[in-house]
Amino acid sequence: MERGRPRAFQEDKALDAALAVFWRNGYQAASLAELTQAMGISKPSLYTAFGNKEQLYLTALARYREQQLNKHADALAAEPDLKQAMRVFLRSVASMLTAPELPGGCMVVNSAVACDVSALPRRVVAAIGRTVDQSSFGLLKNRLQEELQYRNLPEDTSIDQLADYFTAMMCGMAVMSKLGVTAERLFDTIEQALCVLPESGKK
Amino acid sequence: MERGRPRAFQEDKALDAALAVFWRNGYQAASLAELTQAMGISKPSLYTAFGNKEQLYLTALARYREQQLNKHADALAAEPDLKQAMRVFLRSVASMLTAPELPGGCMVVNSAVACDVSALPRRVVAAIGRTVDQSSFGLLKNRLQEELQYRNLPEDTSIDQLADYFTAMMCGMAVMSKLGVTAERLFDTIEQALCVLPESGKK
DNA sequence: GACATTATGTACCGATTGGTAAATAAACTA
DNA sequence: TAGTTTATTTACCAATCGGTACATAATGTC
Repeated sequence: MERGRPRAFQEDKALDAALAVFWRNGYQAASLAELTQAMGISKPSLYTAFGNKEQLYLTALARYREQQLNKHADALAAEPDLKQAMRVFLRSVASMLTAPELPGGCMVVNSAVACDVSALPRRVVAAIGRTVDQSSFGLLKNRLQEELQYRNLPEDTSIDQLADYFTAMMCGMAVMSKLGVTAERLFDTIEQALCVLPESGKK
Repeated sequence: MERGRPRAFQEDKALDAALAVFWRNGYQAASLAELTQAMGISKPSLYTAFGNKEQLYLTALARYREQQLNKHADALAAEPDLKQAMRVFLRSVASMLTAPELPGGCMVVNSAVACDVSALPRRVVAAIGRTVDQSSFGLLKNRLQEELQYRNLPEDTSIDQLADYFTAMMCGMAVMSKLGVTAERLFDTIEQALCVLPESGKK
């Protein structure tokens, strides 16, 4: 089947290592030296297997979405009650942000804020925007829209406004976690944030 | 008075230019080449006048605090009603974050999230932490404490929790502004955030 | 065995990083 | 005028940046 000399490393293991570096440092500050060292491969191996730094980042971001962000989306979808769903969702995020075995904060936020957007490759900027919309703003908007239709939210509720609010909350927690705030404090912050939602007992 | 050859540039003008570069790019991504070009001076001039990159950053951060963050603090202090005070404070911040003539976002957030904290000079990390505490968390905590003493907040209100909540809100807006969210949307987000506070009519 | 194909290690590329040595220029004081 | 002090210009430093040329090694096919 496979022609030529086989890979001496496992691609997904190496990708996980690259993901950790990008997650911790963002796009720019992640150097090829740090990447290759973490991945345990040489630069030529990296380029034959993953293209270049930009493509490696995009691949790592996709993996981040699959194995991290989707987890939170699943938690949201699994809970029928809106307020409780938002609670599990935000707690899932907060736990990731502060998990000691993870690089810290949110990979998307870390990358987006790191530097002038004009200093990042166009595709990287586009992928970051798409991820925010897909895994936070758009995701919440869909759920809130459903709840509105089922009359679980006041009629005059602005869905966009509420989705913006919770997206901002998540971004804020991502920054706070980078500043050393603990999971417990983030959990308290979440309870405060949930005050804007009506109580579970309908309407 | 002044001994030796006089400066051929205005220090505060150059510092403002440096501030803009650090504000837009954070600490690491701001290169000496971009800094010197924006400041209109040569590298040796920069070093004789400001020390090195680290000291220049610390000086620029102090200026950022003086001419930007203190403005918001003044707006907060000038308003007697808590909810209205928080409103003008957050709006003042949101306006800065999205002002087209400014570099975009918050200098502190941009720097803090940019990369692994261990990649930044110790003093830079310390100064960032101090600024957050002084211009957001600590500032809000003091005001909220006062309001609690004057019985303008429920007795069982957790001041720390509320200060964390609004600090997270601000950090979140800083990220959102970097993602291209407009001032109007941030203003709507602020109104949502203010829901956690009791109405002006006492207690 | 020879050949085509793919991966790896070594060694390198030009460009950029933060920072500086040395010479010169402009002000003051003596 | 001479000497001191500080600023500027030019040129440079070692280290690192992202990326690659080239030779070699390991596989499958013929």
